[in-house]
Amino acid sequence: MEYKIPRGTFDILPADSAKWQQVMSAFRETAQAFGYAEITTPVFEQAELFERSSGESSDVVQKEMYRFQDRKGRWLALRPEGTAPVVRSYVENHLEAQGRLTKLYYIGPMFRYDRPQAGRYRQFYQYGAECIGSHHPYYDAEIIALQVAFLRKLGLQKIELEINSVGCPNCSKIYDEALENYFEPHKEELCGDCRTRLQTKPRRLLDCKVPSCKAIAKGAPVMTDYLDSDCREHFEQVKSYLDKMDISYKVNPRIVRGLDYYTHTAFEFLNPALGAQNAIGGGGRYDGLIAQIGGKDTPAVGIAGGFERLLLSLEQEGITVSRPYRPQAYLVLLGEAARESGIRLLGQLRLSGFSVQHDPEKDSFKAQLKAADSSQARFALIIGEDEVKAGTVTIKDLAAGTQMSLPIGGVAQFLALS
RNA sequence: GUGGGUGUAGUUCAAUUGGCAGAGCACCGGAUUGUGGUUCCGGGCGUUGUGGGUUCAAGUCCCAUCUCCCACCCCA
Repeated sequence: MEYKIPRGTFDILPADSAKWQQVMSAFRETAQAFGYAEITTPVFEQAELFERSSGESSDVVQKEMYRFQDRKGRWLALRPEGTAPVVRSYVENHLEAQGRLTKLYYIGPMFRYDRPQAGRYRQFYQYGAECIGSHHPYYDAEIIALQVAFLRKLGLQKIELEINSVGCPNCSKIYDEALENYFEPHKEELCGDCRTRLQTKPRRLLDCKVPSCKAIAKGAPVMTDYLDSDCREHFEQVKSYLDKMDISYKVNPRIVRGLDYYTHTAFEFLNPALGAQNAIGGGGRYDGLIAQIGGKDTPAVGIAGGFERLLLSLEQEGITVSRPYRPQAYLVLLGEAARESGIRLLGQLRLSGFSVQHDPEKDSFKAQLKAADSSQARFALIIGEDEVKAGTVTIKDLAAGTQMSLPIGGVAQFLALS
């Protein structure tokens, strides 16, 4: 084979397309029900947009971003995530002028140079929703509720929600200092990764899987103990709204988001049955991002999720989301005279929106009926010499085996009514 | 980026100590020329992922490389 698909990418083949479209439209419907409008941004942006917003030191920027120069030497990057582009567009197009609150959703491919694994690809498809313009804790809960509604619409049962608050930059700073003070004396016992983390992002030490680090991290200070009264109150309000919405959750003070821009609420949707790549979706509040990108200081909260893992979960729970495609009719033509009126009829029916199949390379009656059968069509439309003379079409119900004759002009109406 | 596994027909899988690359399913055609599904018959030279090496002989052994899978890592 001469050409191969690039590593970590995949084709969505015809057999799977219906499934993907079904899940995507389920998300669109849910987002629209919550008052979100669709936005589509380019798959590449100025590299700096991501470097600034996600954080220079984040793994996404450091080792996973597809970064390249175009022919004029501009540094561009395939988007590794969806929030920064949406915010860029929000600022650039002055969407704030549309009203106090802007609710946007998106669907599209994202790119990360990662080692491929089940549920992890280099081009993967994400959906997301961003609620820009309010600090109110209701919206933190609403964005979570949007994801919950989407999962329920698909019929997924086994997905768990964990939430946390990482506070405002102020609490965050004090907490990071507390962590550093706690880990510093244990420095020699930590793994190499964690020693560098201690300098750059002490919070990442909390979810290190190395047993010795784990043991030390066990006694580490807990984020939620370091929230100031405003941050604590905001978190309490979010939880209370979730309770009002009948959404169950677990508070997990160790949730750490990979991107730098998160403040206050952070959350993750997990499917424990999925293996290593078990995060179905995640998000949180990012009150500082819009100002950082050059807009007015505007609070916002958002969520993103991955379709691949969603589809894996659906499969695992035995949920089928799409019906296979079936044409309404298969056109069987016998002889040259039939071909003329038959091809004309085929065109008319398709123009009217009926799905009709035909294969001019099969000429025996038997072969054509066989093809009609395996096409799963409901009816065979048969035109032979007799029908041409009479100006009729013989319509055979392939499941029942019954057939009837109709004038050629009445076929469209027949299909419309059946 | 690290470690482990894997790769044979469209697909799911066989192939003895190195000894002629096979089967089910799918697909195509046919069984007196205008009636399908069932049945029967016929149809397979495929760079055994790729490139080297060992050997009289390699799907099988060795080296390299790629893919996918699993874990680390990272995340959605």
